[in-house]
Amino acid sequence: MSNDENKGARLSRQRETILDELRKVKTHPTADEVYDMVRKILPRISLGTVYRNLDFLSGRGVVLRLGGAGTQKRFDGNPAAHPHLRCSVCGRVDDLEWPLALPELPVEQSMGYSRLRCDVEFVGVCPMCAGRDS
Amino acid sequence: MSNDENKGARLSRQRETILDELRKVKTHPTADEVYDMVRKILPRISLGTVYRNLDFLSGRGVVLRLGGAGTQKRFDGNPAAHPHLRCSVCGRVDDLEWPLALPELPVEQSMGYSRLRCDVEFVGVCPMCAGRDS
DNA sequence: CTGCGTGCAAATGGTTTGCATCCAC
DNA sequence: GTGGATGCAAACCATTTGCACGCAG
Repeated sequence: MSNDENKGARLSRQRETILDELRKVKTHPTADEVYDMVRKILPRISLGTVYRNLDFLSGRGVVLRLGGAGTQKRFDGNPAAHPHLRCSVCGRVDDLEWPLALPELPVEQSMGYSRLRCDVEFVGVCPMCAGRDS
Repeated sequence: MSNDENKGARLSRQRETILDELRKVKTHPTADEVYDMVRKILPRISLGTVYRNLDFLSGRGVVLRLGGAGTQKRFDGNPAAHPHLRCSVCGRVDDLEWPLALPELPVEQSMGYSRLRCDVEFVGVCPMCAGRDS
């Protein structure tokens, strides 16, 4: 949070709190879940600010923005690429607690794409949701 | 398109055309791109119908709905799980033309999740976009 | 005939943005 | 003091949905 890339960037209380709270949890909250978490500390923060900061932070690689199958994006305080487990019923996302090596792509097979990173997501039904039906 | 799961499902001209067109292209169009493609054949089709049918088809596993990093979902006429390449600049999605084996997850490591499938997406900058800047 | 599918348009829901004010530096 | 950051609310855009009619089986 304090290298060359950050010229002109200020550390507001909002930005700091958002990052703190995001790093504190092991879940992968959506923007409005982050909003709820942070609002307990800064009640006057706005949802727009949360979005702006999550955008700022993920843009700098400080946090991870998870695309994936769901409708809302989710955020991860751990910026290192790692595989996730997503529940297709309730939408929750867990970290995979198993050191699965991310697939490596030889340059010759990258079809001209550059600066590649790899997203791996396992989609299924979480234990809680499996208990309720099927 | 004609097994037990399809009880009560009708094959309207719209549904048939959407599936045909989607299978015809190697791109991975968004819903409104599909709409444009199909509209050339059925000018009176509505965007809502396109969404409803893409939903129907992906729900039955006939086509693939790609979540991933972008804001819009994309659709793939090939329903088999396979890795994709996504351009983070223009959003296009290509098939990886290289037989990369999808990561296998031992049941003991699935953290209680069931019916798992694996999505792999490489995100980077496509040749066209790389030519324009950076 | 029956009821699934469609066209149309309005509604929804997540995310972004314009603007005046605020505050970190 | 100055420009980046915020709060608020309106705007945006992808997607979904209610309803009356149409057509596949």
